[in-house]
Amino acid sequence: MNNNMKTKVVTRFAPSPTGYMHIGGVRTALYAWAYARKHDGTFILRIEDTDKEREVEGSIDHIIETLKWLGINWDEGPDIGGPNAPYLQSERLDSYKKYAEILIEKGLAYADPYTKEELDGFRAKAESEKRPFLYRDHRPKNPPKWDGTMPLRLKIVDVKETEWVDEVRGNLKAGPEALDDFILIKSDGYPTYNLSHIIDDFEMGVTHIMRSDEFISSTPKFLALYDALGIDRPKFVTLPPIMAEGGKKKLGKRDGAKDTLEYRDEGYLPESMINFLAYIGWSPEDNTEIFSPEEFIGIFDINRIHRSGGGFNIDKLDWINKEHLKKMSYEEQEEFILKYIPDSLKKLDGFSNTVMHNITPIIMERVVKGSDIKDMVNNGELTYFFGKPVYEVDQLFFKSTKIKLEEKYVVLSTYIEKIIEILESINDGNFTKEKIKEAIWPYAEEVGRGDVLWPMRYALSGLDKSPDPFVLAEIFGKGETISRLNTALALLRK
RNA sequence: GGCCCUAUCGUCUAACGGUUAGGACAUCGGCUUUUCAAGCCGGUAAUCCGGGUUCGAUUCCCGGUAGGGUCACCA
Repeated sequence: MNNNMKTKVVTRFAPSPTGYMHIGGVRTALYAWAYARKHDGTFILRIEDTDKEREVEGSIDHIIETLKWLGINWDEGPDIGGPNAPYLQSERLDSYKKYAEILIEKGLAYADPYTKEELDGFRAKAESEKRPFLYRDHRPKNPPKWDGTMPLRLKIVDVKETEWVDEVRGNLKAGPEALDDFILIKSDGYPTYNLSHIIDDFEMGVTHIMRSDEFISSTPKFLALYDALGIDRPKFVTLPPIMAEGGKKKLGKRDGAKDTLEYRDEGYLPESMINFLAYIGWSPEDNTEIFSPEEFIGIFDINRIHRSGGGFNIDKLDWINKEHLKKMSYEEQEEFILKYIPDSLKKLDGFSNTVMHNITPIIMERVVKGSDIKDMVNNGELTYFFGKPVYEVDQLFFKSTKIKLEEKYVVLSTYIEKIIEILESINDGNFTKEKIKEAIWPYAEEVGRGDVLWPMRYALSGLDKSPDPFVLAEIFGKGETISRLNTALALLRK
């Protein structure tokens, strides 16, 4: 059954296919994955599809896509199989039934004869009396033989306070109210989570269960089932909750938690997401802020998982993403940018790999995520690199203070003529931003920096904000730079 | 309401009884400066409250308060 060596770590991520994955689920998967990887263990992806009502078509693929994007890989799972297949709970019903029969034989499980209405009545009564609802208060004296059409419940024989050890929270306890005759198998024949996850974890040899803290309350029930089945319990690793941004509520789909893939679509890097999520609920010993997934595996430690919850903060994610973008190689950065440049831009005559190469640093210093590049494209902040800018003549005077209105065209023409003259005097081989600045600067100082640099900026970019005009001039080269200045000049003379 | 968990700057966090309570993000100010960014330097800012234990509590204990979770034929 389970021949794993005791020292071999086995963890799992076991989502239910009820839609997309929000970052809370990702964080759980991340810790389980990192722990297995760190200890050369096994990481299993298991799908808990025992609620056919809530199941959402396509969820499994979506979950797999999300994990793959993040680089969280598994050793056993529904798509790749493995020694403990199948990995869909809906295909493991025989297994659950087998253990259910054992419990019935032991006298530890019985059929629940009540209708839903009767149960609701009990529940409403308990609530109105401000007591917790406990099924065992209504335990039938002579339950019918279980025929599979009624729910099967575990019989709690020893109602007592429960104590256990959690790898993160330490010693935990719960009062007897936490123990109740919960449902093992539903009337539709599918097991509840309570039964199925315990059987699966046992059969798959799972050594550490990572899950968030909403399960603390039901742990006494799980423990009662482990005992009833006579199987060893794994280690429990309770993760702190992730709170929704700005609020104090636990992050959840109901409150609009985003699909993790939306972050991909907005242009965040998977390693940024991992870095960011790792830091909500855990921190490294030396307070390193930026780390790669591989580095995370190296420094991850269950002992440093927090007890208290943390909130989602988009500013921090932006910063982390920026840091990861900076760490990429030049080639990777170009590739990253190219993904967000639309075809319409790539078709322009001036588009070339050389230009892309040259403007990469300009783009990268202005961007924290991929969608910022899209915004730059939409704002026209990149178009002029690949095609001629479109001018509005009055824009050339932007922020020009010294020139008198009635003579502005004449004066500006003089400035631009002079700029062209200076640029002409620079050798082709020396047409660098440093040399250009060196050549133009004295003149700019003489007549006023703004009055020289603004028209130059505008002539080159067609925009009132752009990178340094000297940088632009170098990128365009001497010929194109002078050509653009001449175009602006012709406009002024009209 | 019962039971359970949690509690350090606005946010993410560090400090395994002794620190001027540290870092990061955000924010504010300055530098740079030809715009937008980027960059650099600096500032503001926290131990929830009350008891106890101790020579000494952010740290340990108790109580309160606040927040979270749970009390499903959901996981």
